Amino acid sequence: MLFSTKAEYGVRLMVELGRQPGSMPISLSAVAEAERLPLSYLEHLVAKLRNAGLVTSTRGAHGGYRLAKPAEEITMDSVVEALEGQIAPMECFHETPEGKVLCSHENDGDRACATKLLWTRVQGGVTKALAGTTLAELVEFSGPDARAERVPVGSAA
Amino acid sequence: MLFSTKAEYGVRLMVELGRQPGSMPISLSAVAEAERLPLSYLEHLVAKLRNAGLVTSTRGAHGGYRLAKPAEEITMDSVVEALEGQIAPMECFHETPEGKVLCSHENDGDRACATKLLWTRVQGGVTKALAGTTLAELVEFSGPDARAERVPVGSAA
DNA sequence: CTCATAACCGACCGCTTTTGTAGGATTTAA
DNA sequence: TTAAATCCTACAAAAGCGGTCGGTTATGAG
Repeated sequence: MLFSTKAEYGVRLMVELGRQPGSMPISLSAVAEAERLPLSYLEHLVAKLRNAGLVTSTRGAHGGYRLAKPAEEITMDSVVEALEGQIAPMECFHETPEGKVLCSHENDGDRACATKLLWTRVQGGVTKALAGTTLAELVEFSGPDARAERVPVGSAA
Repeated sequence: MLFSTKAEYGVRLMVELGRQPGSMPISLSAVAEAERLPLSYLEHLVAKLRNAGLVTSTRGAHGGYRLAKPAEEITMDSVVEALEGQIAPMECFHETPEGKVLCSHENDGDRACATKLLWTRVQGGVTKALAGTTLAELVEFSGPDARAERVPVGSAA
């Protein structure tokens, strides 16, 4: 398996936040119930998303979480990376801040690193797929019917 | 990390076999020494490759392993799949024999599966990268110099 | 003020996978 | 007969995964 349920649950969480039309936060327990996921586990995941600056939280009663940016501006590579750690096909791969891919045993023997060509291509394929998908797309895909542009009940706006 | 060292070691093993110009088998210990990998672990990996029909073995003294097909006809998706198991981005994904992608909790709630769009794209990216790379490419990439088209020493052919 | 709600935090825990090691059995060329 | 190999199974340390639990802090409502 390429990814664990951390990515699965976390993306679902993000989609659930993206489905919310208003600007009021939703509690984790609401998300947990809607997606039938364990609340305590979601707490760990949402912490990663918050540290990555993808969601904001408000504490106390009627608190909860909101997207930190509009869903159109959130690409899934940042979401998955926040949840799973750096996306690399292999342990020896690390991406520099400038986006260059390095292999730790590059040329450590007498020959070129035999596998670098392959992993570079895989890396490119995954990155392209993730970075080319926005949260807004997933929100739209998840349920184009249930969310007309209506304001939440009792909204003063 | 997308893949474990099983894929890394196994691919290196395949490349090493592909580098061999003649048709005589090479022993695992030779591969282990050349790539500085633990022999006993390679035994497990090569067994998977053999079961998948990617390499053939000859037992006894002067035995060893050979590619079952020419390197040009071996695509890396079959190699990686033999080593790591089915390539799917998520636990809930399984590919049918006809190549169709299924998600096990497709529509189990009232809405469409929110993440299927994303994982399908990732799956496509990885598969394309792996299936679009042949072992021959990696062999060429690994050392275009050290293997001119010369027959092995003492070859009767 | 107090109480319920909800974010926040860290420790723990059983399970599976990973990354090997070890020991032996079998086959085969010399 | 012996040495070189594949082959096979069992074992084991370590890490990651999926999840639980208990407690602390912040905050709006009554």
